[in-house]
Amino acid sequence: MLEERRLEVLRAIVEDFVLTNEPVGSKSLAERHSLGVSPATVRNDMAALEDEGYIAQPHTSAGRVPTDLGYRLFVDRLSSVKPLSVAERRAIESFLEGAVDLDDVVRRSVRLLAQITRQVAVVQYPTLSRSAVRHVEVVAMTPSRLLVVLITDKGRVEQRVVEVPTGVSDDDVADLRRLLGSALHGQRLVDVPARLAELPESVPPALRPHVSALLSVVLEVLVERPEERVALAGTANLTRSEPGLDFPFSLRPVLEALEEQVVLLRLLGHPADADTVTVRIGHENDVEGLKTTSVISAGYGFGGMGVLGPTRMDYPATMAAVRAVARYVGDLLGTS
Amino acid sequence: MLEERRLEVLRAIVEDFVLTNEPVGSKSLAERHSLGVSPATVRNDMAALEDEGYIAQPHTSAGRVPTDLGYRLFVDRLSSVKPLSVAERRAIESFLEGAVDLDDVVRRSVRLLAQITRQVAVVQYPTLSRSAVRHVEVVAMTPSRLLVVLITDKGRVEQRVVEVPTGVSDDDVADLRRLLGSALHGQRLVDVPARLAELPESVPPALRPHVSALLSVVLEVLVERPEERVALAGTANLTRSEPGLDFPFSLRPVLEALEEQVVLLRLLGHPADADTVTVRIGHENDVEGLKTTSVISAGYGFGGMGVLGPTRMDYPATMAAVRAVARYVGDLLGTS
DNA sequence: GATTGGCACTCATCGACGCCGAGTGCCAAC
DNA sequence: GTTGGCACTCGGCGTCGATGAGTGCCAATC
Repeated sequence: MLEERRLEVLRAIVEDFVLTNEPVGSKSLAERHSLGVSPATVRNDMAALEDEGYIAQPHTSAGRVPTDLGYRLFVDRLSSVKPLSVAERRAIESFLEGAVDLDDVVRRSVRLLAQITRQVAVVQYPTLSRSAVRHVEVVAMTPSRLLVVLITDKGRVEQRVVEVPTGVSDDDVADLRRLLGSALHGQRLVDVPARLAELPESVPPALRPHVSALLSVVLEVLVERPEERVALAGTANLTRSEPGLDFPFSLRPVLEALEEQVVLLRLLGHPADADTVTVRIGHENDVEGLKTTSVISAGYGFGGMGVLGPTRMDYPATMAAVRAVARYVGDLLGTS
Repeated sequence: MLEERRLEVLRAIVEDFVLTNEPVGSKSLAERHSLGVSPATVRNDMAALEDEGYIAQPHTSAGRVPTDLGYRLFVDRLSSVKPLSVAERRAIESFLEGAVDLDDVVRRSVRLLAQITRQVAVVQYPTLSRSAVRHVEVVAMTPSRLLVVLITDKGRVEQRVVEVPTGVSDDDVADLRRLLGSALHGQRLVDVPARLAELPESVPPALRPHVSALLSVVLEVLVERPEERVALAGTANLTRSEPGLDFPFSLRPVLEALEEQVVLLRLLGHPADADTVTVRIGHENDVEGLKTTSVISAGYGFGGMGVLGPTRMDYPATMAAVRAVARYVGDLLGTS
């Protein structure tokens, strides 16, 4: 009885605070939510919750505010992911179905996510590792510079210029193309390094130096430095001023963090599958400068996506949105 | 004598205001700059300058602040572009020379520009129109979906998926590839539409539908919707707090404007050559939401780049930086 | 033991008031 | 055309007190 109502009080505090952005007091709380007890009782519960670290007061004689720990408990035990409204679902579909392109899907997704959550959205471009090689192209830019282009079955294109030690003729290029093509075509990218390792032996000696130069680049592009990219949208939402301004206190570090691709990738983590929505709240975030923000992310099968906002956010709704978009994009790319 | 000193006063006002971010008064002005006249005289000049619209006072009994018009006069007649220091010049070189990639050059340029100007930087990815086709690739993803890849001599790669009405065999694909390749190879992109127009007639009837589908896509990609992209960096600089905070007044609209690729492209205009540095001050900017910002831009031969900041910025230094980076990047890409 | 009403206390917010000083405009004198 | 003098304006800042939401504690009640 006691334990149960305390949690109920916590939930009420979180909900009210998210709604109003003002410290919530015992009296208004007892009124707005039908807890069936008096403000005094609520005060006792609040004192206990504060002792346990779930809530805090900005200063004496102010209402309570959830701590990171409080939000954590809230998302873990007190909330369920809200299903999206039909309208929202339809919006997602219509927004994404016009995409012409892999990049376009990503760009539309970020914007969509930023728009429906009204937060900053981050979407990772599909990683290569799960796709298969559809085609390899080698083009001579100059006699000593070759452009290697890899096309994957998802339609992603990766390119890189390679300097080769000595000049190559057009025939050499054709040979190289055929060689790489037959070795790699249809291979899943994770398997590519193995295939490449056994390649040089079967190569005419004249081409060996070129092949090994190309190989090292291909390996670098695909494996060692899989230049992951992310798309970002909705930074203007950081300034959303609402009832009380959100976090004008320290926009600076947040913007700075968002400029770093590496940081963004770290934010998304390496999310396994879709359907697993990860929530990282405030200090749980190990990125300096984002200690006052929460990140909600999910995988879509070929990468991650998520949103970032103040710790004070509508977790159930945001989680629902992220999950829905991730699923939808995952399906879109999975069946293409 | 009269006219001349008035301009000198304006220059002093602009310089002081940019430095301190505080309205500048007659007394401190007469002290800090050796104008050789008394504060009272300066006041007379200021009254005249105010009548002419070059300066304004935020409220009675405050110092004067340059208006957009004042800055305009300053840039046009009162300032000369500061040469960069050797250290800065070296920084530019060392920062850019490690670039491995066309995209990498662009990404490094934006960051560099944002860093040395301490403003928001925008760099347009090189446009296609001046480059020539190095290679055309057609790959069948499924029997009814073809991926068209265009590689330009600058190493830029553009791709697009095309739905074709009926299935195509591998042989068809090879034919298409050869056909497009021979028609387009070496052509400058501006000339491509003309070449494509005369293509269908020389094509075996069986392939006609496919060819025309491909053509419409190629045209779209290259000409009608030359999907221009831009890179952005330094948004955190908008929050630079300095002596007095810069423009916390309305970060919102600025961030919103920066989210729109289209707006960014419009900002850069279609700058002719490098060396022409364009300055657009405050209301001269026709983008709503950026009426309180200035944009300094220059072309680098394959697109534009520039920085955006509060109207109160160090114009000579910023112009120098933009010009220097634009030149350097232009050279880099021009000779590659 | 949990709940409740009562009560004294704290403290941030807000408006009023007044002082200070930077800056101005004007004018008469040089 | 320039200068010094002078009265005036007005934003910024600190003080003060009233207000009120919210708290913690305690004794009474269920």
